[in-house]
Amino acid sequence: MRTSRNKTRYLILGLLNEGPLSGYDIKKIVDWRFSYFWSESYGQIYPELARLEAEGLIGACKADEGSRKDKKRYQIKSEGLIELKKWLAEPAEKEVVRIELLLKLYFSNLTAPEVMADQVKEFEISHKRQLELFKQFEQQLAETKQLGDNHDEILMVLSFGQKVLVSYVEWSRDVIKKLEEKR
Amino acid sequence: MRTSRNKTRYLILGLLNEGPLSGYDIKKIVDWRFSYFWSESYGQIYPELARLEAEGLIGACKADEGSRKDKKRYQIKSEGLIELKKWLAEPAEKEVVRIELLLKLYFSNLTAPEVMADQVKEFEISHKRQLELFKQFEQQLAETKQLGDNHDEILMVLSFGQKVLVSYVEWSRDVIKKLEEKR
DNA sequence: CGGCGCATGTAACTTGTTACATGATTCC
DNA sequence: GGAATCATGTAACAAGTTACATGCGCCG
Repeated sequence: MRTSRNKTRYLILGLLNEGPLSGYDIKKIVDWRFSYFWSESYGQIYPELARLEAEGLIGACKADEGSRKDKKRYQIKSEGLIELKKWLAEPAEKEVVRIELLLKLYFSNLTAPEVMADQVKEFEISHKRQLELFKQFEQQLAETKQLGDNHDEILMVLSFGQKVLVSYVEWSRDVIKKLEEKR
Repeated sequence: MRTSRNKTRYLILGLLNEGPLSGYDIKKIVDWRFSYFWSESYGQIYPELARLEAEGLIGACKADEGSRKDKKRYQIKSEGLIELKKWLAEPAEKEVVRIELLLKLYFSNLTAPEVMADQVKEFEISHKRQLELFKQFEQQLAETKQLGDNHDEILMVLSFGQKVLVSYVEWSRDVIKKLEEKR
């Protein structure tokens, strides 16, 4: 019991607390700015938006002028804010990590080292790409630093991404080298 | 299409390739030695063992002498080894990360800094604990280094855990300090 | 007017967790 | 004999992905 789960709710509430957004917008934000620590699919976002609206935690609001009329934007209601704050006070659940690459590497004495090296290279590239995205966001943030509201908190989250992503890339390089020496 | 998934299969095959094991044994190994990059529940392991046996990729074998008679151990068959090797050659899927703590931290301007600091402390403790487990395994490995078969590969996986876990703990300390300064 | 990106949504499915039931064995 | 741990299993549920359907609006 007492398993909170359904974090999509809180992601939505958290983002909506900074301003009105559509489901599409939310997906984009997660993919761009949160990609190194979070992910969502439309199949989660749209139904959750509907549920939150039905529960009265968020409400539909007018589409932006200058944007298409079929775009549905939502804004947070006071009930939603209460729910969000409640979640913030609860302890975070232990995250589940599953890194397939490491599982493969663990058993990879059954394959040629170059096969594994290719996979680690792919891993490196993918995380370098994330690091790029990440730096773009960092820069974007530096340019628009007026929104000091949760500026400090965002910087802490960014420092996590920075540190971990760099670790991933460094580790990849080491391992690729070792695997290539094995050939 | 062509989404491989169902990694539990390969975890089981990989472990069984090093020797016969029961479902219970597998769970233990994952919790102890793989905990920083993998997890499984009994609800995944037992049905998958049954499926693998039905498909003829693994076979039941006699319980260890000196152990309880109701313990079911399995061993890998040549068909299973082929399947395992096939998976190793396929590119690894991009891992999905979801760190609830970071999501909270991102939105935590809505809470008192000490509430958040407590959560980060919990995060730190939990990863320190993992680091401990990890070091135990490392030592255990050093003692029994005769099984040189996939020794190099294991060391690479360990170096990942070492690096990332230390990053997590360092980051936690930084953030806790910053949050405490905010009070 | 065709294609692309924007935008919303859902149904079918897979994956994974939890809670529970059951019973053996060991150790005090 | 009671508690802890070993051990296997499953049913109900929750979570998450994928593939698809649909249509708007802009640009060339």
